[in-house]
Amino acid sequence: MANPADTDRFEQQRQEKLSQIEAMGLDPYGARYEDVEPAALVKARYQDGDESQRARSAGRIVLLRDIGKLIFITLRDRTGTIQVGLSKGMLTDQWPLAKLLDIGDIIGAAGKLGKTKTGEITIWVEEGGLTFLSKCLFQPPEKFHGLADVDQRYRQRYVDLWANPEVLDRFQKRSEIVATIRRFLGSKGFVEVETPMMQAIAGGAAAKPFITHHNALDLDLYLRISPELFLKRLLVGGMERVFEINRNFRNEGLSRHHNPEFTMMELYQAYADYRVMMDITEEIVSACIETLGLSAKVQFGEAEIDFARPWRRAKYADLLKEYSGCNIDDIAAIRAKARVLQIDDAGMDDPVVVNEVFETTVEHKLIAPTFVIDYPAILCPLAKRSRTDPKYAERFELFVVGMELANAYTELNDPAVQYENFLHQLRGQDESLTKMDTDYVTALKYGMPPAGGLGIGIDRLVMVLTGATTIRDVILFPLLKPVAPENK
RNA sequence: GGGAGUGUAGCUCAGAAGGUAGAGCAACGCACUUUUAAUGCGUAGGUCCUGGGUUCGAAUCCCAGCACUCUCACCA
Repeated sequence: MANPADTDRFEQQRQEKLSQIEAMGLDPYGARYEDVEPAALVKARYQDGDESQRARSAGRIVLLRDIGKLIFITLRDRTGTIQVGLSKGMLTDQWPLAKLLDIGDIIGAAGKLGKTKTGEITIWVEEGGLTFLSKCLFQPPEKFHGLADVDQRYRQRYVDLWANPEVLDRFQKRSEIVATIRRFLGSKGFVEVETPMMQAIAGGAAAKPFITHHNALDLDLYLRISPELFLKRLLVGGMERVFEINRNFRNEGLSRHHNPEFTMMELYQAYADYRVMMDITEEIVSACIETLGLSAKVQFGEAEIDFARPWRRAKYADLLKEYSGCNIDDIAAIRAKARVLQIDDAGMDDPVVVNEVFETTVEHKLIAPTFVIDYPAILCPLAKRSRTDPKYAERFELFVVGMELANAYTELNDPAVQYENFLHQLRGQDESLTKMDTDYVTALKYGMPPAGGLGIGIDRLVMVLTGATTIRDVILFPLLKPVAPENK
């Protein structure tokens, strides 16, 4: 927006056309417009040679070719585009209105459906069939290159969506992915629930929360960092299969893989364990791939991801050995490796150093979907320990293109162990966060069925399945710094 | 917070070495009844991010700032 005066120049030209439309006795912002047929359906049902066909569509003018006494318009709606033809010969009273149309305007078009001699299916508007529905007062972005300014694309997503069709397509796919997950879980008997977004204790994960305040109760509350502890209370209550798809909020940095608010699907299934969760994860992702009509091999940037089942299941310790060369029990070697990797391990507990080395040497190497299983138990205060080797917890994280996509446990349901884990977790933490969810321990004391739990990051799943390399491309309105008033 | 890059017309972008700014699209005008990013001719449109500095002269070189992008760090 370099010069406001110039913006005004273009806007005033369009404002003038708006006035002319008003002068014709028309409302430049339209009204209810019914019996609209999506562009894609119109094109699909067209029969060659049938002269009696008619059509009625509405959408935004994205291209306009004025040949004098003939105007061709490319109209875009949510399903695609269709050509609209306006001819002086067919229109009498409405021809002046046709000549006022600008790229960006929203119109309805009704008339004969036919083909031009170049083979384009076209709605030939008849007198009275042109309906002005909304004026666009701004210059649209360049018609061929679209909107490229990254900042403006996110700030003005409403322009991005119609200037760059692949953006709309990606968000439609996101909707289909979420719908597929709901359908899949519904078919398995899972019940969808909603648990608190505002929590007095931000539990279920270890991330910095956002703080808010309830005035009437004079109560500080946290935006949730995880729904986990509430969903597991529902297991206690007898909801044996529950899930929630909703936002989590974490007050941490932004990156191409992180947005402060992100969408998580969490599910809990009584009498299952983390191995069942691995199967469900594969089934959910495979169902989404099928919905989107993808093959098992999905292109992502330079990489190709092979989702053919079964996916690799590898132990944490084995992967650590494979990629860092360190034996997980050889803490001296791991600390030496950490220093080589420029990790400052001073003051870090052994398991934390191990995990640091794991994260820097292993995670980004996991391109094909890989279940990393059996984490050091100390890192997993909400997971049940392995019966065969209690140093490890029955937990997996799923990695794809180096990105954590899912996290699952065999859920810890022993209240005494849970209490101990909470105590240990709180040690040395920030004063403001040192609150234990004792009610959760109480819930466990009533008896929680053994269960498996799974969380899938929806944004990242959409990234992987739509080839988006930054999370901002799968969130309609990602967090941005507000524009300073003087830069507006 | 560190590093790198970008910032030029409404949009997409050119502007080697310092000489006062260009194209395509969009807009406006004219022509055109079968176009497909329509075409042809013409017109108009700029605080070259901001502020300093060097210079006879800065979009260009230097310094500082701002915004954005990428990247590293932080991040159970």
